[in-house]
Amino acid sequence: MSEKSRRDLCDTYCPHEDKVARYKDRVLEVAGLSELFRALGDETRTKILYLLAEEEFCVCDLATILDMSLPAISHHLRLLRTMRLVKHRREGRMVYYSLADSHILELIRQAQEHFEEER
Amino acid sequence: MSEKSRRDLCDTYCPHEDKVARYKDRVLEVAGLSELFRALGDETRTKILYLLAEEEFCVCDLATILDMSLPAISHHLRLLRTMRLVKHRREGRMVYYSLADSHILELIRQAQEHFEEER
DNA sequence: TATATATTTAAGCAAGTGTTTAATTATACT
DNA sequence: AGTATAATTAAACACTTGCTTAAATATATA
Repeated sequence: MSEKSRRDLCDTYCPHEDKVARYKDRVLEVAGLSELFRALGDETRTKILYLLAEEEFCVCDLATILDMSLPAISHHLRLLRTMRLVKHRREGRMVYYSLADSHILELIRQAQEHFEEER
Repeated sequence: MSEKSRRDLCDTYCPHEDKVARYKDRVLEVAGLSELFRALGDETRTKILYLLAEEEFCVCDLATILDMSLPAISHHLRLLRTMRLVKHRREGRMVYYSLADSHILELIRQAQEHFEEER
């Protein structure tokens, strides 16, 4: 957006120029965080991570538990792998996945807390 | 997916039937959580929540800080409102938004921690 | 080496998401 | 009342996402 049109948004009182200037840089701190949340923003992936927090599973187990096709699960696992949220080890024909670290489980727990207070 | 095709996924070793049966119900616990994460899974919304965690802002302030149009911001605020993540109060022509509760800020903090350890 | 199986990859498609522009609503001021 | 302004809503569009089917890899076994 241009400087011009931005100023046009609110002519009189708003924007509270001091505030605005102060915070323009601050927001950069959270840039990129949403990528992590987006990974969790799919029910299948949340479930996968939740499961992997308990123990390791092969792709086929996950597909069966979540009632989805192998390619679909594999697709999600690839995304989670790219984001380094899960790790995998091969054992013969099968590939076992597990959580890369426990931060994610903490995120899920936190979200659950929020949810429980909603009611 | 049908029972048939599901069984076809892995014929021999997999699925580990006991595991699978045990976890099929467990995953229901996180159903719905992804909705919350999806709300955070957009950079604009994460930024909005991050800002509102500091102090209240009118729609126009947010639009200016985030360099976006009013309708775009309003659109995101509506979603956050529907999810009860933010609350608002009217003061004259302006509407001021603030965080509905602090759980969300905790989520953001947690995510930031995860991010910092990545490097 | 040939066949079977667990997983991954690729291509195509339907559905969802975020933005824009234009029109509408709500409040304030003259 | 009439005009101006902050915010919301609606419609349209481009873009992304997640699934499906089909083909390709990788490992194990006969």
